[in-house]
Amino acid sequence: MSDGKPARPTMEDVARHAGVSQMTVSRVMSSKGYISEKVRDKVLAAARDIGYVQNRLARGLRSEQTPLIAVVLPTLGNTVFTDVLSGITDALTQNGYRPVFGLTEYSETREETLVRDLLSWRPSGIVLTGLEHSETTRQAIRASGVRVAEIMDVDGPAMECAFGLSQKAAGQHTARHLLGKGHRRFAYAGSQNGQDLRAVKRLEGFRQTLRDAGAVMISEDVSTAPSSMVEGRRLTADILSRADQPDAIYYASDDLAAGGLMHCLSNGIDVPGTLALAGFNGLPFLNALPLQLTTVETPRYEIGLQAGRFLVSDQAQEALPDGCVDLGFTLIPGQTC
Amino acid sequence: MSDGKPARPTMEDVARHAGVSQMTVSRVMSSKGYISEKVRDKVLAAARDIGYVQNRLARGLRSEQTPLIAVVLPTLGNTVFTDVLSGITDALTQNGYRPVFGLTEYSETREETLVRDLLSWRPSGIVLTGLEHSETTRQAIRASGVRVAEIMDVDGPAMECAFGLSQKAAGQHTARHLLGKGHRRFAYAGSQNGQDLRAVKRLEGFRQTLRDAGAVMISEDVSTAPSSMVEGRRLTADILSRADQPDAIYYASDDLAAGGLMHCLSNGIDVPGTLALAGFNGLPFLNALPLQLTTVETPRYEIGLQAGRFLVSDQAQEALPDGCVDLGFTLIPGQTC
DNA sequence: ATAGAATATGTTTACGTAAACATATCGGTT
DNA sequence: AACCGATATGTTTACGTAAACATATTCTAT
Repeated sequence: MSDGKPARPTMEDVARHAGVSQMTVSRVMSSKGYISEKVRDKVLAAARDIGYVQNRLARGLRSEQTPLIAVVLPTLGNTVFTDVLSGITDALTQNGYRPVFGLTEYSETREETLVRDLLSWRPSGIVLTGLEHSETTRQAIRASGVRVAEIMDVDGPAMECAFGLSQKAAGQHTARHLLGKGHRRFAYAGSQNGQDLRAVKRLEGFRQTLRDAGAVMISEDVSTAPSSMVEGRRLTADILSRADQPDAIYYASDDLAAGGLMHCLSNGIDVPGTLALAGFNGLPFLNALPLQLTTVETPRYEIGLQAGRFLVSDQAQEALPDGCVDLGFTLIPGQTC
Repeated sequence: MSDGKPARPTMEDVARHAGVSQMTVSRVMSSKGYISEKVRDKVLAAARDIGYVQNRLARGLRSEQTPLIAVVLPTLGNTVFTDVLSGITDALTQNGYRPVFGLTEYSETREETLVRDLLSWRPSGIVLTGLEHSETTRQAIRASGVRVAEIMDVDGPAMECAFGLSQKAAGQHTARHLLGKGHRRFAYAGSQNGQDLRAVKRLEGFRQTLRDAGAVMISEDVSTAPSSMVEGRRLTADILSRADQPDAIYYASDDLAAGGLMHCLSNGIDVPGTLALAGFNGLPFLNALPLQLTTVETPRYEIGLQAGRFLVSDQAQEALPDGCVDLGFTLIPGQTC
């Protein structure tokens, strides 16, 4: 009665119990090929009896494919990405796939390592954030033959298919809105030390529209810390402490903008009279603020959902010429500009 | 020059290139056994040259272990769980492990299916949310021999080791605080139709303390919708529309509480004069509210981190007698009670 | 009745790796 | 000089599954 190892039952064990061959068990388990009702029931009963759990490693090894999708995100510390991950997960789960993921913390080197590592699981697809990737990363993915979905950004060529929104257009749109409200002297506040390339693209769009309209960007402050309200508050205080005062601040994210708004409320600064504020993302917590913040709402969950569906479907998505699916954005006017 | 399939290179290919045996390549790749500098370099160079990527499926199948940890969470729609997941991911990544996860949406049946499915990947550990699991789930896990970490709750016996906080104590603590402020007529507002068992335990602790103090719980409203500010606002309006008015509302979560606060502010209800409010979790967005909400802060990231570390370490955690590691909570007094 | 498909099962083999078990070479001790 | 352990590599085999290739056994149409 020694055991040491419980020795998990295999198809062979199930087969013996059910009085059939291992291959028949395999057919029942994967619902492939012809199986009679009687045998199917017998096999399933036997499997249940002895507590059989299939071995995906063996299955994947032999069949050369896995119901696994690799997901590469910068961080989970930002609602944006957990929303996207939520969408991806839902899409995958509905199709019997599972996400395996890793975080880059906005580092290209880590992305390389991570992609390589994730590919060792022989996933059938991979989700990457953004359109910018090192040649090493691209090569590894190309060589592996997995399907790729890039998310969040559609301003550029996709490896295969991208799902997101035009970050540049979002920046332009916000700028036009602020200009339309009569603002002329702008400041920008960002975080993450400019490693968030989507934020950089929004800023570029914003700048361009200002330039075209002859308005000025007084200052651009980018902290090294991750995006947070506290950071937004600090940045705002900083910006307003200088001689040259803006009449509007464009923030890289809603967190920062909300922090800015807090600073203004605490210091009796009239918003939007003296200072206008605009954020980005349309996070739900904005509804908890005393003033509705002007922001751009992004279809985060939808982006994840569609990217996930794309990877698990067999037919290619109908996309824009450059392989991008633009899911758009919505400017929420708000009361802060 | 036909290809069809790129045929990913194997250790055999690397071996041929480097002029060694496949086993030597295996030793280099897994850093096991003796390998001379010279051969190691040669093998690594060959691997790089031909773009070798190890096959984790084969490796896992043969070695009967994988650097995979299954993670079962109710949802990603709640910051609580994304924070925990963040901690888990960090702990795993630092040790060369990867999370594979699935969501239960608070359904016990889905948990069963999910656990079964995740175990088919032969992970070396699994993270479960809460201490309540069906016998089927327990049995499947026991039979698989994987290590288990249960998170969020320590009010009960753990399968192996639990990391979290006493939800009951948190409820009691909040009740005592409210009672201490002179409140006597309470209402409770929850969501998720009571499927969040941690919230139920908090409520039980809360009720018990009220009972002991001779205070009354006027009403308990639990909506079926997931927790959100909008829902909290609706629930609050509902509660206050009745004849019997409470002087304090205990919410199952900060989202709900924040919604309640919004309702009060919009309707000129004096907080905490007329009505006191208390939430749970200590979410960062509370700092964006005009009034600091009274809440209980939970060490979510830390819980994930420790649970993850526990699963990837080889020695057992030193824990409380019942296998629980209580990471505590902090009551944030705030201005709403 | 009988060919020919559709249905239902079995046998053999390979997926890529590492464990188990050799074997060979070296440096140091006696 | 003979021996031993540490170092370094090779050979064989098995992990659990499904693809490829049989082989029965039914149906169905003529």
